[in-house]
Amino acid sequence: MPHPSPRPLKLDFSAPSEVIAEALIGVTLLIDGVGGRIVETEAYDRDDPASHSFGGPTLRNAAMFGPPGRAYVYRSYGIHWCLNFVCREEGHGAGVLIRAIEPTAGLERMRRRRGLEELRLLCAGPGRVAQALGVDASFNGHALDAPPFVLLEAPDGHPAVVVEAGPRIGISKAADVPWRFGEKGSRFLSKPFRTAGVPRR
DNA sequence: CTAGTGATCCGCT
DNA sequence: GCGGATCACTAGA
Repeated sequence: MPHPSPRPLKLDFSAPSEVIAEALIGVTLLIDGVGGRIVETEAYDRDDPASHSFGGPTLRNAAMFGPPGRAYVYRSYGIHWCLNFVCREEGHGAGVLIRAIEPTAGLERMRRRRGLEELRLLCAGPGRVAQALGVDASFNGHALDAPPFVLLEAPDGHPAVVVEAGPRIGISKAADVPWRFGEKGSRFLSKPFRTAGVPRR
């Protein structure tokens, strides 16, 4: 076998969002064949003042309270789309924000969508990820184990991913909770982990 | 590299 | 009205 075949991701999305957020680092996310390795995530939970689900279900956050393993897509600052994976059991209101991806597949489509050549900045930030992968409101509530979504484990023999954790970015409440996770040393992060991040694996 | 700022829309006070 | 789970751009260290 000249080529290791892709391994579908086995991940129980009913786990706590901070567990899922950490486990997703190194996982490949493709939408219609476009995407790459997830290198940065953030966890949000129901009893978390920084979470959209904090105040209970509304029209906007309804997908967060839906079944786990689906997408929650929201509009940020009136301009960008952001992609989350819903966690915990239905009705709980937890999710993981996909903050950055190392581009590996469909580079030209991503460059066209972003109007940008530079690889490092194609998917370095939640708004950039959504734009590069073509995510918009029509993906809200979509199952992650069905087309056009594909989630893949790191291939066999791939070097173990070293994950670090730190405070989440761009929030004012619960800013000290270290629920931002990233691949140590990746140049595709939205921001470096400055306060010596805690090594995870 | 960091810090500051405008853009632009929707949900909530 | 106000303020965001942001980004692109500018200026300065």
